[in-house]
Amino acid sequence: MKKESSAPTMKDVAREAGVALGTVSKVVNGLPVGDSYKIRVEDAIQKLNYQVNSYAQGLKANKTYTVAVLVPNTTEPFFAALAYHINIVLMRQKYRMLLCCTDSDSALEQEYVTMAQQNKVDGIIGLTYNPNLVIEENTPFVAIDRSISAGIPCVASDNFGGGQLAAEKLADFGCKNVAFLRIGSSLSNEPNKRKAGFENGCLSRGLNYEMKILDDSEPYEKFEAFLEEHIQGGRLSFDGIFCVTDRLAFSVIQTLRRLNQRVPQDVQVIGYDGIRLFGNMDYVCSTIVQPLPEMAEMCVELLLRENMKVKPPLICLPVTYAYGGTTSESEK
Amino acid sequence: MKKESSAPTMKDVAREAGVALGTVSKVVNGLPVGDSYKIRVEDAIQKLNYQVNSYAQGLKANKTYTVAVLVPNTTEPFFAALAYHINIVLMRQKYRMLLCCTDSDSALEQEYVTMAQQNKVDGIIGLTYNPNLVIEENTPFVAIDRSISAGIPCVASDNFGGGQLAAEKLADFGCKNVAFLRIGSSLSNEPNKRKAGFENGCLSRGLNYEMKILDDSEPYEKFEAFLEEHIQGGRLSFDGIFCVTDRLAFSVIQTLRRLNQRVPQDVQVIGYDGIRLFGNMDYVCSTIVQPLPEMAEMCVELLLRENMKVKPPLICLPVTYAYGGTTSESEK
DNA sequence: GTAAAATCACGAAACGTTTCATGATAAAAA
DNA sequence: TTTTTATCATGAAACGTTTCGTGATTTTAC
Repeated sequence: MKKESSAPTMKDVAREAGVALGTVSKVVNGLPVGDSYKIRVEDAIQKLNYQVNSYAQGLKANKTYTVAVLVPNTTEPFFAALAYHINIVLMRQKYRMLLCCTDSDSALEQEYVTMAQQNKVDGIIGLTYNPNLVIEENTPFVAIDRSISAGIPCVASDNFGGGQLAAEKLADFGCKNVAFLRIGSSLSNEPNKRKAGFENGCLSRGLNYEMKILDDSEPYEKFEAFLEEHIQGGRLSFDGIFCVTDRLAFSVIQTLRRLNQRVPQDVQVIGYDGIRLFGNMDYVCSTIVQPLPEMAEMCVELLLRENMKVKPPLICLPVTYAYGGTTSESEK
Repeated sequence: MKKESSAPTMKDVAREAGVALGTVSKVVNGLPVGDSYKIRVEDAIQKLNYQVNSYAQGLKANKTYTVAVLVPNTTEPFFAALAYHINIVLMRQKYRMLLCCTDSDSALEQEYVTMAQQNKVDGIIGLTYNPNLVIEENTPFVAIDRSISAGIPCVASDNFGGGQLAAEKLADFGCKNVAFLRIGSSLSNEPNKRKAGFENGCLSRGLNYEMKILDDSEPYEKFEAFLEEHIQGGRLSFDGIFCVTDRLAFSVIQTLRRLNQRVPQDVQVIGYDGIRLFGNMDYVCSTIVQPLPEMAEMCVELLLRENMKVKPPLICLPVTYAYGGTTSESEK
């Protein structure tokens, strides 16, 4: 009895073409094979509509053709967009993405890393929060926005340059007194450099600036108080604010409007990330745009190219500024 | 020489425990095994930190433990949220999600379906647009929001009920003259029922209503003209608008404000989907919320439970109304 | 025309599981 | 105690690939 409805295998192709199993394998993998054989095999593949079983391949090669992507969640647009672009790059290379939403849970993050060490995935691309994540020497891991440890390459946008660019843009648009706003724990994350870059930009452009960094144990209330403190006679003492993310910028803009400050007439706001409404409409706010497609490409490249002699510890990719309605574009 | 750094296999466990291969397999799969054996095997598994290789399992069982999820993209928040919830349910059941972004491309959609038939995945959950998608009889497929063909179950929110609820809410909030707005091709999609439900609700509540359905060949411009046409002496002739999606509602609200109509004072707007800003902040607009966690659960259940005697052709899950700032909540 | 060298298809073995026929051991029956 | 039956661990075979030693065939050299 012939096989029922299950997919054709190499053996079926070999029988159909009248060649040996190994010959089919070579044709499938593009290894040199005599022309007459090659044609017969290709015809048989066409006829049977054969596709290789990558799980069997993986079993043999001790590979899974799967890469785990660790993000806190995929409901926040930035993480969703990141995962989206990584998925595209991986699929183009015949890899699968195992999407792991860690909910910023340190234990879960470690669990997924352990899983990778069990060879259930070929590598990990991770945007993680666990400060003591243990990653064994031989585990292929590429970090996003985090310097985890020596030997683990990190891909990030040019956070310092982005901060600087924000300051320059605010200066270009006529601001004199600006503020930097951030909420979040003070890990040694790459995005922290946005602050240093902004500071640098302010100094070189002669802007008065103030830095406000709030602990994330008491989020999204304190910054309102901070803004209120700086209102004298109905006027905010800042005419420009740089927020560490678009998400924060969005909240800040809402708060400013509640405090009767007009954006961008009274105060201009720049965020960071490049989030668009509904994924493809306008930018949520004027923003420093992260080059997500390029970052995704770079992560996968670093992870899968083993012939890379030495993995650079940090790769910064260039950012751009985009108008999103919360700045006055009259460059002087 | 012992094996180097590769993961321990069942054979290693068997050797460590001093039992046969098949015994380990039984323990791993929870089949009956003598107590003394069971303990020894479990200890060995602990000691070696063994995890089964599901790719080898899959090869043997001709299963992949992978489900393909077909969505147009994951940058739009609704699709992102859908994929997020499906991923969670699948991972809980030890399945992997293969995320396929079809870009609404009919050919790509068909390609992924073919792939599933090649046994590269165990089933498909698809939100597809190809009207003549060919799905073979024995391919496990669950559609979302689309009735594809007999034998293919469809999971959807209660679109009719949701439309009705929108009309009732607008009536509750004091509207008299309302409109339904939709842009999109007129496939026999489930979401089309939102219109019928809305109409039904309007009739039962005695609302004057108008339906406007625009072709998506000329999107997002015509509806502006439609709104302008209905402004006489600076006042819009509608005091309530139901939009088929939050995305459209958002555009409509922007346009209304541009036309100097105050939302919700002059005109109230209700959308559909339940999109939140940045995934977890406020709702984008007052909206009919789709029960995504329940829908995801139901999709996976329908797809993977083979002992289900007869698959229901359509499963509607209940929706709820949520306030999002674009309605006047003064229920009379 | 013969011998040596080069070419390349062949097919068995192995990857880590599951399954099942086999046979050893223990329990029940006589 | 001996025979029959029931129990259950054992380990070989198979899943669909890749790899590599073998040997048949062709090419080159003499």
